[in-house]
Amino acid sequence: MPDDDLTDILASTGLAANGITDRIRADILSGTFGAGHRIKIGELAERYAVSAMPIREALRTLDGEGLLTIIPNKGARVRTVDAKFVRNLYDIRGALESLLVEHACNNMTFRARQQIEAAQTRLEDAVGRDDTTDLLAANADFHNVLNQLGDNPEAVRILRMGQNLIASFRGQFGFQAGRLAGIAEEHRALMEALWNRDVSRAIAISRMHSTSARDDLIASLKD
Amino acid sequence: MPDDDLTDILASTGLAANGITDRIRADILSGTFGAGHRIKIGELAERYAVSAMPIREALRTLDGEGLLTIIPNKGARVRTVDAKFVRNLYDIRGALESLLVEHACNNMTFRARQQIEAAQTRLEDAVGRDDTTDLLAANADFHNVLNQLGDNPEAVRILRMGQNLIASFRGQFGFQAGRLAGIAEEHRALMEALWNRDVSRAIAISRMHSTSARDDLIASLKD
DNA sequence: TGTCAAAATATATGATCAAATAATATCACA
DNA sequence: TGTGATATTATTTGATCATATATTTTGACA
Repeated sequence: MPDDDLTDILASTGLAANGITDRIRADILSGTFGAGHRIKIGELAERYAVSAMPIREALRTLDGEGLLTIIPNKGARVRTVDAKFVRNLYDIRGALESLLVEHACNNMTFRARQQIEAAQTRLEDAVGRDDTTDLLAANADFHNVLNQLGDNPEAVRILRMGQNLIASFRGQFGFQAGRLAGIAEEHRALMEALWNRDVSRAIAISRMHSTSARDDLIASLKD
Repeated sequence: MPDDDLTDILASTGLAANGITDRIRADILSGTFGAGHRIKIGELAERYAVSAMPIREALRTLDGEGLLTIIPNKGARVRTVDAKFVRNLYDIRGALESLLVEHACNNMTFRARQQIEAAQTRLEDAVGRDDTTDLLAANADFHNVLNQLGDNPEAVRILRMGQNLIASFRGQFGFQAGRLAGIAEEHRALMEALWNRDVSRAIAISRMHSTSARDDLIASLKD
């Protein structure tokens, strides 16, 4: 059953999620452990009422995501999570997504077009109802189709790592007023470029889309 | 002592190396464990004569590098390592490096320029002597200066992960005839664009540089 | 003989303990 | 009182065992 495979893969990247990893990530992002804070396995084990082993694994995952730095024989320290950090993540995301969009534009299929249009319909519906949850789901679908079409699973994997962080941020800070409609609009423009196979325009819009998202989150961050 | 910090950080990213991680990576890349091969912790523990614990950690690191996929409660499988995989890695690298070059071009300093020129001198000297080892070192210095100037440590971290793999490949396959001189030439062109603060040209050359490296390695791979 | 269920086996994951390493405190000596 | 060496403590890392989960095998029944 392909759905199970997908679930497995998501789990392995930490997207579907190991409970402990998510809780530590949330605690870091909420500021419970401030910047540079020394993380002790023992402490966390007690805090979350599990043994040291799952904590170790979780720390390694978060090290992979860049949220903390593990120094051998010394332990882990929380990385500074600020506007600069968010900006960096989004710049990476923009670079990789535009790479994928380039390939997607050249390899567009009828089926993919249908899926993208369906996702966009649901997205615009969610905008109308101001339903953030549905919007995020539809938005994820929209981009997932493009990412798959980008034909670079390694890039998708990296994107997903960053997505964990960004999603966590969004959960805390939400969107600026009017941003939801902006997302829908930018998607429309991107779709038009894709259907016309206008690669350079698609890339440009993709970058712009990413930049807008970045600036919106940074603005929310500062409130 | 800042040097120690650097060593620590490299170690944490797996660059300086946990011995076991490197050995498993090398064994995967050399084809000892073929594509899709099911990796069993017990087997590896016996093979490398260590307990299961270091193996677990190593597998998680390699999962982060994308060399294998850990599926919860099921184990790890080796990812298919072929020309397509290499191409994907280089495309990611190209996208991220051009991002960094863009910032580097705008934030170029006198000191950085000196360092880049020094690295290039050593690189060209190595080309003259056909000394691959020295060339790789000088090349690393050249790009490291640019990457640092790119002002996006998260992107640099991702680049380094991919670099582990690519370096391992290079160790096995080396370069095509004439490639060394090509590297020097491309660096020269990139430097010129940087000194002129010609951002779009610097980006274009950076991409081209990455593409050349990619095609060279893929060509070597097929021999 | 084929298919399903259940037992047996293999494997990964979690818990606990031991060893190695780093951080800290204590004490001797100038 | 300050400084350096030594001892003590804290913490990570590695090893071993227990448990949970997945895979395979076996056997019963159609």
